[in-house]
Amino acid sequence: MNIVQNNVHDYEEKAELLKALAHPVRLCIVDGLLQNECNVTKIRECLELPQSTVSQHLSILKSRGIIKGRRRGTEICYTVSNELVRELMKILTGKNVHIQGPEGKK
Amino acid sequence: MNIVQNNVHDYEEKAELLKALAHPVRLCIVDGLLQNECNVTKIRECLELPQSTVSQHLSILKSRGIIKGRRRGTEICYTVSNELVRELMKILTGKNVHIQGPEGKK
DNA sequence: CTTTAAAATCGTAATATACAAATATAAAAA
DNA sequence: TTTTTATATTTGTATATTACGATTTTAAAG
Repeated sequence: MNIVQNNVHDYEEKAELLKALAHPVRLCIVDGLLQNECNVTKIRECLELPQSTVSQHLSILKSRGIIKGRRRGTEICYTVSNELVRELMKILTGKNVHIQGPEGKK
Repeated sequence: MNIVQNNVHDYEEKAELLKALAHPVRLCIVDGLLQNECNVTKIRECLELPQSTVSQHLSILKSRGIIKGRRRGTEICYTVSNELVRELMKILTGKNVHIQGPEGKK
């Protein structure tokens, strides 16, 4: 009876969130921002990518509500603003985790 | 303090995993399979998509090690085979993972 | 006002992805 | 064997994503 009866439509929003995270540069940025908020120039220097490329990745993350930036003079300082993403990253990167259900599968 | 000093390369594998999940149909399939293993025909009927389309999505999930199928006669029965993905889905869907859950969520 | 620094946006070529029809394969049934 | 059922793979094509230089915007400083 209850198979994959879920409505595909219900997953569109979540798929959008994952899609925004599903790029090595963006994952790296998010993981970095989880440890320290940071402006674009620093990110650019660390990743050794053109400014416009970094800015576009930030724009994608921002448009999905994953990060937000606040202006500080001429810089813009980014931080992770999404609690769900924080949790996902914890699981994904294995940092700070407590996984492993009661019945170990090993 | 330390910035985004992480190596982008380290995130490629994880990005691949997320990319495989980052599609509404595939999310729906994975979430469905977390509750019940299922063959392709059932999935196809539930999603009302052409067989080839479903098969291609399954193929992507399989190639990333997210699901695995075992043959049962002429059918192939799929299940979620990746513990990390189970954890991610728990966070993402807000469900506390339970086998069963009778037609509750209408 | 003009200049400078930081960041965003635009234009576009290269690449990747999604989809469905057609075709292929594998196992069971006849 | 031949046929049938279930699933996989191939193929063509439309659409989306990505990367990056060039340009533009924004805000502070002179």
